[in-house]
Amino acid sequence: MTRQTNSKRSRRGSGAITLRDVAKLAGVAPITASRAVNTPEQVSADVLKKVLDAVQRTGYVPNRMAGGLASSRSRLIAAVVPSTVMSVFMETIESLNGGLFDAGYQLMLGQSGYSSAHEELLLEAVIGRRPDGIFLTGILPPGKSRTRLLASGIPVVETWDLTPTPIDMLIGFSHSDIGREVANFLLNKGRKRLALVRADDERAGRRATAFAEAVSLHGHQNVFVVNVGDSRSLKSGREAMVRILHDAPDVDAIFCSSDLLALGVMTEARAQGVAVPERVAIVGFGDVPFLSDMVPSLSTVRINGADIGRQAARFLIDRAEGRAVDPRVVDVGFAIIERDTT
Amino acid sequence: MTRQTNSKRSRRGSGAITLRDVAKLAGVAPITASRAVNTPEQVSADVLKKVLDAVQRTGYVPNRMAGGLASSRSRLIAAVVPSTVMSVFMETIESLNGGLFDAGYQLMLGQSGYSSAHEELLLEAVIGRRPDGIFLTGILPPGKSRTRLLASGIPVVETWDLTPTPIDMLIGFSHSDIGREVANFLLNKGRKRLALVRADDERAGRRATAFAEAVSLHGHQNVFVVNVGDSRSLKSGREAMVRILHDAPDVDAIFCSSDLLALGVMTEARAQGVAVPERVAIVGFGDVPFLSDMVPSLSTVRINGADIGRQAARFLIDRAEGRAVDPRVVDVGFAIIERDTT
DNA sequence: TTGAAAGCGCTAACAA
DNA sequence: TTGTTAGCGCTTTCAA
Repeated sequence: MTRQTNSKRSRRGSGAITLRDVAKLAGVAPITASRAVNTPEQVSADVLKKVLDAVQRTGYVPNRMAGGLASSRSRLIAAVVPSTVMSVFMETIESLNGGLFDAGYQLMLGQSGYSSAHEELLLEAVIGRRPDGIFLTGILPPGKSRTRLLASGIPVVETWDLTPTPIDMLIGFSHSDIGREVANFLLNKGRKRLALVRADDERAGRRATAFAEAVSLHGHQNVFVVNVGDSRSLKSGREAMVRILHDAPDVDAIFCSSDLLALGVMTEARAQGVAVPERVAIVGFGDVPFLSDMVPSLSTVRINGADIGRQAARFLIDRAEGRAVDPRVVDVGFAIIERDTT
Repeated sequence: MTRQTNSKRSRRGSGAITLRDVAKLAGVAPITASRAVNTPEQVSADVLKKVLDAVQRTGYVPNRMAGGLASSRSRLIAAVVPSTVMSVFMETIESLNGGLFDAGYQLMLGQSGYSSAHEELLLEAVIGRRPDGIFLTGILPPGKSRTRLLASGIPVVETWDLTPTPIDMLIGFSHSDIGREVANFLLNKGRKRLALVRADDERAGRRATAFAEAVSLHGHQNVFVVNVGDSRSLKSGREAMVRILHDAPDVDAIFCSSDLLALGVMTEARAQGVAVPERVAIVGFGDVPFLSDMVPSLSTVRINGADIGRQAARFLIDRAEGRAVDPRVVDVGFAIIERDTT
């Protein structure tokens, strides 16, 4: 390989191989080299060969920042998740990322879930990259961030929830429906005294409300609620179960706002010799894969997270490439998976 | 707000507010507006106020693609992980991302772990973005990808392993040491017949080899090995335990290549009435948070993933800002956490 | 099918 | 402290 020391080169630039270098080597104009690389069908076989050859020889990798700037298309999609560790959302992110990659897009990952000041900064940072689309976990409440997003004109898909007022596109399911149906499911099994273990999270709150409503509609005693705050750990589940056993020992069914909390409840039940499901039935939320193989296996609410990611990728890519998306709202539903704990 | 219909504007561009617009509104030159936004200390109080005011009024968000192109600094860090779902690496990614965000950098996430052809494509896509640094999970074996990375000149930090030949920076620990020390730990507890349940993964392989060596060094019977292949699920752990109980019923200690596999082994043990730790001791790997609160709680090898992420962020940022990193190799070590299962 | 010119939105370099 | 100029590396637009 010949090393070209272009003495005219200024101190700017990264020094990497550019399309110019490739074009020069191939003996064509830069724009022709660009076409050969991006839209080979627009170029003669001869030119194509020469350019591809030059690409090989130089190890040229197109600079997507430059391309994005020139074309106003970054081929970047931003995803915002509240957390990544042990999170039900990662299944969605994984399938989203897969779909994007196959179509030549890349994923930027931002973590919200701290303060709202942080969220604003995050969104500003995201918009600064001029992504071709934004994936949001949850729906964005009215506020500065929402206004900014709207103003940016970037396609947005909100997920994991439903709302009559989406920013743009929406792929989710009804948390109220889940709360109601889980309550009915438990009541139909003859359970009389229901409890709820929930994290301090707005969506869990809506499931809880609908759950309580369904119970009172059946004329049953009030739901015993344990709010574990921000801590979604297994330990919180155990502590919640201690409270239930102490304060409401007649409880015979518990709906938890996450599978991990449910596992904690199960763990404490076993530790205290409380039979599951005989004395207490337990239902989780999220369908973390491995809980189906525990003994007893956990009944839970399954959300098809991979499907959400797949559809979100399709929506975002369609919009990025100028195609309309219709309908822009999809309810992916949910399923109550009955296993041993009920 | 007045809408400016600039009739001279061509059909190019995104139509968004640019630094020019802000500068014009503030009555200064674009570069001055740039300084006010990026290096406010270089600008008079009066100018600063006018520019910031104009930014507020217009809702200007700097275009980082343009900035990155002009300055050859993308403020983007790419991270490559094999998988995101239920993965021990996410703790690292989360702390990496946190550290980067606070310093004004953003994270691009790529998933390897498919074919090596996929990995090459991924790396090419990553390099195309001209990130200021690349975070790799694991070490990159010699090959086309490694050569490319080296040629790109982008700072790289490899993690979760040690090697005498890192690409650039390295933050990890010794898998051989872990295998050896876990074996010694178990042997010192009086265990005689050791087994290993492992996924088909090169690092797990090195732990396994060292484990077996330590055992034979003590003159004990060969280690009974179950390779669960690519499936790291709880179910595989259960199946592995079925095999052990059937083929090597005298096994009294099992080292698993992940906590989830260990949980599967525990689950099957309980299902079959095998006392843990009385008849069989179990050690996991990774220290997934919730397993410390299970009954029995799992003994495991703890890796401080958050620390790896934090240090990686520091390394990468230092290099991105032109500071040297020395030493470039850090061994973060590990800890054997003894809990109920041993 | 190929190319010349212009510019995407920003910042480095130099000058005042 | 502020501004002018000239790019960064690519693609759009228009012309041949």
